[in-house]
Amino acid sequence: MTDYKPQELDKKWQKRWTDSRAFEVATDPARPKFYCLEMFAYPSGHAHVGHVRNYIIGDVMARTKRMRGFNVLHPFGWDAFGLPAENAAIKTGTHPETSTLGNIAHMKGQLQRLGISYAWDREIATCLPDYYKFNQWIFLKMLERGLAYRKRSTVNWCPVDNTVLANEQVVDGACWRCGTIVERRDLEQWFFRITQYADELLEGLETLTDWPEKVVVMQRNWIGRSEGARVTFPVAGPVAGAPAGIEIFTTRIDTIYGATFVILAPEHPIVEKFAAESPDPAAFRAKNAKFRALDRGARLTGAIDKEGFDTGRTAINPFTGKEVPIWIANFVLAEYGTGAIMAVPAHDERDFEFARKYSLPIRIVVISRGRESESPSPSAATTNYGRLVNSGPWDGQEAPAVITKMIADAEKRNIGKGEIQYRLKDWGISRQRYWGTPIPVIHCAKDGVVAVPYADLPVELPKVATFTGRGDSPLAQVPEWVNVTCPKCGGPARRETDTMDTFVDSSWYFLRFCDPANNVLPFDPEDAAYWMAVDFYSGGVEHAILHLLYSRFFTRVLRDVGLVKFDEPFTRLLTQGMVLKNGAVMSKSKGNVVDPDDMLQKYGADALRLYTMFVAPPEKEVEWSDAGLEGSFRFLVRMWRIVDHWAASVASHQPPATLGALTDSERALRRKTHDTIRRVTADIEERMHLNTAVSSLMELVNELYTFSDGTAHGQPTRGEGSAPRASAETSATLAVVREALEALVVMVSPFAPHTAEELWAMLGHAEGLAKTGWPSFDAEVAKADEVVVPVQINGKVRARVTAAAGASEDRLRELALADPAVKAHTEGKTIRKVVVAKGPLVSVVVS
RNA sequence: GCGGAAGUGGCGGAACGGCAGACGCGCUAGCCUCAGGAGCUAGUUGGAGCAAUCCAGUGGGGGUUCAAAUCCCCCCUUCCGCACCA
Repeated sequence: MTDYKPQELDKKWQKRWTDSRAFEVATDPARPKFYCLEMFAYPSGHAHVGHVRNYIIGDVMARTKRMRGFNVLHPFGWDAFGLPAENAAIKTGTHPETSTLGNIAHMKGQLQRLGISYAWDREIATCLPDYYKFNQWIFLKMLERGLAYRKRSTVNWCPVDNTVLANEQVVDGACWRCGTIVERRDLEQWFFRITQYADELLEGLETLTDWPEKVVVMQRNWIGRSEGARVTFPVAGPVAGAPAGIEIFTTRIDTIYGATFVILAPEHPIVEKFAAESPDPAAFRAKNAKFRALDRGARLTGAIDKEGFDTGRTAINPFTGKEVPIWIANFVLAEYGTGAIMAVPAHDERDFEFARKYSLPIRIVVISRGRESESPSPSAATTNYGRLVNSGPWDGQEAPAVITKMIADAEKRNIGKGEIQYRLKDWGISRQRYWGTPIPVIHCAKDGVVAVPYADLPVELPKVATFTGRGDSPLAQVPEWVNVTCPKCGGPARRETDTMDTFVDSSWYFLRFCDPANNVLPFDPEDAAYWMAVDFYSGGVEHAILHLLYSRFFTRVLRDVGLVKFDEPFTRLLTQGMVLKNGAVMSKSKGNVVDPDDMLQKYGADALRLYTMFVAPPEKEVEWSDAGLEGSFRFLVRMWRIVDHWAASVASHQPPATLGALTDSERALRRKTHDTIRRVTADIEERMHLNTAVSSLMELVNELYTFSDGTAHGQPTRGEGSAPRASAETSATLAVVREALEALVVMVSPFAPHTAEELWAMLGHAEGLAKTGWPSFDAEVAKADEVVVPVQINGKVRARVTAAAGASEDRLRELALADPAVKAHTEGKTIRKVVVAKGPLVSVVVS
């Protein structure tokens, strides 16, 4: 027998693939395309098996689709800007570019050693000027369209990373990257107006039928659209000498007759005016300051007690005309709605709790269906819609219908209007760091903010030699870079020293892959029209909101710019599960990282690939197991042996044109072969159940062993090698075996490409698998001659009868009732019903 | 609190109203071996039985159905996401 030496096969076939440019592709409108993409990688240094699992999932898809006749784009690249490299530079002095490019080289080697079939010609790295030039290009387009703008605002500041974070990047009040509790700072920042696309991004979610429901829900919640009304409560008496009003936002205008007080966020602008006019301004401010601090600090870490105080002022409820007190409370958010609410304690749990605590009036205005008895002091808020009471002219009407009418009434009386609020905020993209894309604008004393002309792109990062880690922008410390002349007036000016959030880089990289060398445009619209959208996209669920929402936003912006014609970039999304070791996510700090290279040395790339696909469905989390890996290795050896065992005989044998008289076992093997083709194809392409695809292939191998046992060839270990022995077998046998082996080798090749290529050659094929088609399923062959039909009696299987494959229902019923075991169970009882179900299966009801 | 997903042998997991536990790991026995941490064969949900076979069984409780791991209702547990969003 030929020895199975996977490490040698890995090298041999990887070299052939590279030399023959097997996975490079070109735009070809004559052929159907398939764009298969895995989320590109941050070049942290080493990929562990958790990362690698995702690349293998994509590779199985890409390799399968190639053999299924598609022109497959399967590229890879590097999300190469980012803080870790810069932080490392501060510590070690190594320039981020040096460490990043080094890491890329290492990780690329790792992926190549795994035999992932990437079109490496299209490799991109976002830290290279030829890529980030187009971050700047897109930024300028957005600036022109008013989608990029600058404003002073309170932002999330991470004191460890020394930079601003977008709302999406703050998790539980802490930095998503380093876990530090974020601070608030007022800074002049660049924003992308993603809120302009809020409704579109929300509606687009409906079309994402091949995305995990979970991700769609997360995005929907994040966008957080709520329909309601903005209503003005006039303040009783003048404020700072003039009449004033407090605007509140509510989704429940139907409860407005129950609004017995108004609450302001501590940050609300009118608060300071109230303070100034209060009897003791200093005490007022001190109280409020306490809430501001408490609000910020405590809200981040968890539940806080609702606290507040009376401003001493009152407002007029514009519907009841009554005066209501104005309070300030820590649970009202300045950044949502108008920063002020009408409090309806009877019908809002938070307001109820607050009213109870401070003995504020509670007024019931909604009666839920079926609860006609209204108690004067309710024990809890009732938040359901219902029939209005104590609501003047609106009494007896029901929400939600009455809400529309009340909004219309408010509009007519000019005291309010219908409004839609979003939780989604504009995306702050300024970062006070070095290792990112320079924002391509120039600040001129005369002309203000001036865009860098397109012709001057890219604005390259200056070579900074030392990294201090001080909190100001590192770029500001390079005067020869900062000081420029204004493109408009030629006078002295300064460059913008902030860089872009790295999520900008990843928001359009999938488009760049369509045309990665273009130096005029981010990509050619025709190439994008051919390749996009991404047909299959896989990556971690941690990007469910950030990257995936930003990419959907960018795609729409580029659509409006005229570069693409579609809305959604990713047709089908798979969120792959993480690989755990000892119950924990792999990480360097925990010391539980499994390096793929160690596994390759021991078992070769294919065993690792096969194992990670077999262990569980792709979207499930899995626990790493060395034993499991070994099991997959054993399967490869077992497959190797059975192919090797028959190869010489089968390869020299031309299959007859027709497969005439076959023995029962030969027919059974063909059936198994075709049934396996059907199952594996559906498992990979439709269901993405890669684990069961592998199981089916294992079953086919088991079947081949059993079949061999009944032939002159015998089983591999009992036979003595792979010398041709065609004389001992009928040509029908060889043809059937050949069909099975070839189907097996082709279908296993997405999982174990190196082994498969070698076996394919062993079977006598000069052309590699890249040029091979997927086996086709023959329903005729897969059809069984005979079927075993289970017979249920009162729901329990009591017998099995054998029937011809196409037997009629009547025949099946007859056979079932004639069976001795069935008779024994029905004896002395009355047969009430006999059901013949597809399957087939016979179900008998007796009593 | 709200939303989502899930709960099946010793373990990873199969089974998208029709034979529960495919496939693999582990374990047991046999064969083959100088040897076996290799390979091959057989067995492996629990209980009863020499056996054929029978009983129970998919987190718990109800329901729909000839038939439920699967569909519906209630409850429990776990994981994930959001979390005072007015």
